[in-house]
Amino acid sequence: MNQKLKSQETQSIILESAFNLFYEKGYRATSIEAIVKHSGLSKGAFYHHFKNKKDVGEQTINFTLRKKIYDAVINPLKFHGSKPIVNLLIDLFTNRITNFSVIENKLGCPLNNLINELGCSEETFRLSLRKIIEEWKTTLIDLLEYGKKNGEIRNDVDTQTTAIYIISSFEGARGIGKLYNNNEILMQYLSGFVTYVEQLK
Amino acid sequence: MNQKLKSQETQSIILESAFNLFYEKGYRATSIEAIVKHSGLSKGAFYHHFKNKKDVGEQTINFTLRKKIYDAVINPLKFHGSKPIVNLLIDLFTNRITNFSVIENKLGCPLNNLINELGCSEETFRLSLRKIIEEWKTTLIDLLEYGKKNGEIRNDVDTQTTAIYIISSFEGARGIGKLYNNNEILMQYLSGFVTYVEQLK
DNA sequence: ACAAAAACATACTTACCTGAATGTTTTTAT
DNA sequence: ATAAAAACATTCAGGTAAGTATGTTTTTGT
Repeated sequence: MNQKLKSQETQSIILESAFNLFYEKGYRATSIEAIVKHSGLSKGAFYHHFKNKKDVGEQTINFTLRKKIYDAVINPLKFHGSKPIVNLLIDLFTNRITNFSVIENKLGCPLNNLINELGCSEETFRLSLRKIIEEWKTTLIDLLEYGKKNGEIRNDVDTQTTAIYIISSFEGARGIGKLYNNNEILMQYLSGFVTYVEQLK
Repeated sequence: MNQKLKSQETQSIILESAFNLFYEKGYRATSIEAIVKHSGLSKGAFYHHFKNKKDVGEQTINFTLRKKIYDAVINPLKFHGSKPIVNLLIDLFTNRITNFSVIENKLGCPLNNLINELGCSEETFRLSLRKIIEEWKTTLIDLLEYGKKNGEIRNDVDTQTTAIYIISSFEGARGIGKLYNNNEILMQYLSGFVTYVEQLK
């Protein structure tokens, strides 16, 4: 097998393992030992491809996590068709909230988890995570501005504060939702969200 | 000095130290060693008053944290005077958001932090934290119901989903706010919050 | 075919943390 | 005053985790 390809493949395996373990247990509670075991590799392999734990943490955020957030809540808002944007928002959020597995309910949002665990300690983590939030925020603002020009959104709506309010409530709900064994909180959040965006029209 | 009083005093010192360290570093990243050093006590003293780390964690949540949340956002909504309740909410949240210190901005909300760190792992922590959220939620619902009866709140407002949406967005914002060195995000959140509760009227 | 380099594996060092064991001081009850 | 109990202190064992050292296997270029 091509060496470069194999190297990239191994790195991907490690990053995916690391992401899953960080998601399940948190960054600090995950040991390198656990990552290499989960990857089916050895410590030597790990330290060949990554400098240290912080390195794998950064790359997990900048690649694995970032891609997942893009796929889930950024790209669907970027390349939107002719659907009215309020409906687009409601459909996207409804789909996400109602399709979370029991485990995803319990574990919350990987982005929010890392923000809360690492947002106030490691500077590099903070900046990487902030970048993802900024990209999400910008996408939402663009969408809302588009809606205003299109006449779908009231003209007095402040797109910046609305974007932040949408993101905050979503991430907050996924945090609170962890405390429950069922999705009742997330459904209540969703209901509140729908009411909120409906009145942007 | 009275023995019982001294015992209680020592426990309070340990709980306060533990709370501050859990708030600054998180539960797992805080060692017993750090707690006893911060308290100016010894390990023996610690293990005389507490069974283990989990024990001090539970008591920190059930007493120290719970009291702080009550003082900050529950009691002010429980014993309200004649002030219109929408104004009461706006004033309370404005006061909290604008009065956070730089450190509080950076560290986020202690309740939200613990929820995100421990909400999906330890069962007893989960239930203790959930209880606080439930108490906050119930207080908000009572207030909103009172407002509906009083004619201050629209009759078609669902108080349950509104309460969850208020709590979620607040906690979410305090999480996202950690990523920034200033309070710009929190101010944007506040602006969004004011718009949101204004339209409950 | 073979030397060099990349990929991977194993064993070890160092550091830290929990919790227990054991010892000392202070308070209380009689 | 004194014995018992509570409060507090010190030390250590057992365990875990990060990162390193050193070795082996696989791939690549010539």
